[in-house]
Amino acid sequence: MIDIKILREDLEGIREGLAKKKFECDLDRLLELDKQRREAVALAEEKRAAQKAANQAMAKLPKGSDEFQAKLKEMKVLAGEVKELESASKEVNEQWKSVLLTIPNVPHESVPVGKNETDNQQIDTWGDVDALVSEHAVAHYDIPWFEQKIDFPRGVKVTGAGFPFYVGDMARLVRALIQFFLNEAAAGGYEEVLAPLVVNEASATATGQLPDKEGQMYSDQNENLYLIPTAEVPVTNFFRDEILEEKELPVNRCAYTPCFRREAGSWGKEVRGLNRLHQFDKVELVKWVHPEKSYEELEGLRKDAESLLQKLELPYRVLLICSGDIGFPHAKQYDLEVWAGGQKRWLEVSSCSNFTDFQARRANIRFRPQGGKPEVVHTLNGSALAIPRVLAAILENNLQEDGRVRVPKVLQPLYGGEFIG
RNA sequence: GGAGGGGUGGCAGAGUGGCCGAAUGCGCCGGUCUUGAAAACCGGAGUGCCGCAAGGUACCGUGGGUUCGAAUCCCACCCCCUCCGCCA
Repeated sequence: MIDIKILREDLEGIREGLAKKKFECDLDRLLELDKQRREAVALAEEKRAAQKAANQAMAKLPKGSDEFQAKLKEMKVLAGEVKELESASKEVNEQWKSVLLTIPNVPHESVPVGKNETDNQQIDTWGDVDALVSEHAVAHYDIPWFEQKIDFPRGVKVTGAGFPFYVGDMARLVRALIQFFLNEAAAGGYEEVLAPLVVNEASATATGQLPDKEGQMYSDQNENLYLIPTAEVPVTNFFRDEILEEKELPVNRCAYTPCFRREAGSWGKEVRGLNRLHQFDKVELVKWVHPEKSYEELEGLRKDAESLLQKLELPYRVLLICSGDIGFPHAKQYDLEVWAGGQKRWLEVSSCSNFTDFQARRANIRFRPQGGKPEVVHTLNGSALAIPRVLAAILENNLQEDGRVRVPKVLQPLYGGEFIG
């Protein structure tokens, strides 16, 4: 959530920043509630202080004395007033908090203003797309043996659409990708964690999935738990309600997890094959950093993700996401899109973002500056990488005339072979 | 799942209705002493909210309730431990 103190001081600045995003939010109502809240708190605390003082005087009177009895009558009235003022203060505080949770993060000044994804800026490319043009290139889902190795019909039978089985050497290739990504992350200084795949409401609220995006997550209504849409949720929440030492920062971690997304209402032709699934595997990088370093760290994070595509020899482009396409909790976001030569499309395989203090404030993750008061940290995360679309690109870009697919060199030792198909 | 026990400050651990934001010990920070260190002694130290400040207020697992007054009594929930059952 945003810093209410900054909002009080610079309403128009925040309003301007948020206007660039596509989310609806009512700053005037928030500010009005903030004012009401402060008044209500002051009133309740004043009355409460009077009650406490009177109570202390009363404790010294002999119980059952006339004086005590008279005082008691007075105190009952005061107690009623305190109760009333406190419940009023509590109520307005809850309203204030719930509105505050609907205010998105303010985009960084370097984020281009735009309406939607067509306004995203391509800031870099790597690799030669034209070199991959060949007549026999096909979409991965049109490779003749595709369904033998990535079995969608069986997935439909067992679960539903978007939950394929990976079979045989394809399962092994997926495992090789996971292993490769984790090895690279570890070499880059990210400590590996194996995280819960199910989280509670507080965790989902802290990272910004709730209260607004229930449609994205599978949930267990009985237990009030959610299947994670990304490792970002459990991993970021690792330090929820904790205070880190300044010298510990930055903390860098990586996690492999399956990810579960309902993708309600977004099923269509663009999403055949591996392009969009309800369950997919991903390695995620997460950083907790000093506020002054977060934009610098974002560049490093992006480079770490990019290096994976380079090592896999997959051409990609880097997009700086515009204000209209950027997510609710994000201050700045880069997407990496890999070239899929069969579909002749760019596929998003990574999103690297700086959330500044937005998630950390919701999650109450702080650090203690040298001898000072705790301050909110900044959090970042980036996919490194989402596996099905990387796999799609490998299948399409590396398809040979003989119908087999060449496995990228760096994966061969982990995969245990040179070809698949 | 059944039966019992328990959740108090960084940790350990007192506290069963007002004198408790909370004893004591350990650990931590600063100082005295010392050539230096240890020991000893002295002092300090939680987090949030309201307030320009002085200060006020909240927080003893969480949320309700009883009471003039709750860490302390009542209810619900969460979590941990022990035993039994079941299971990888």
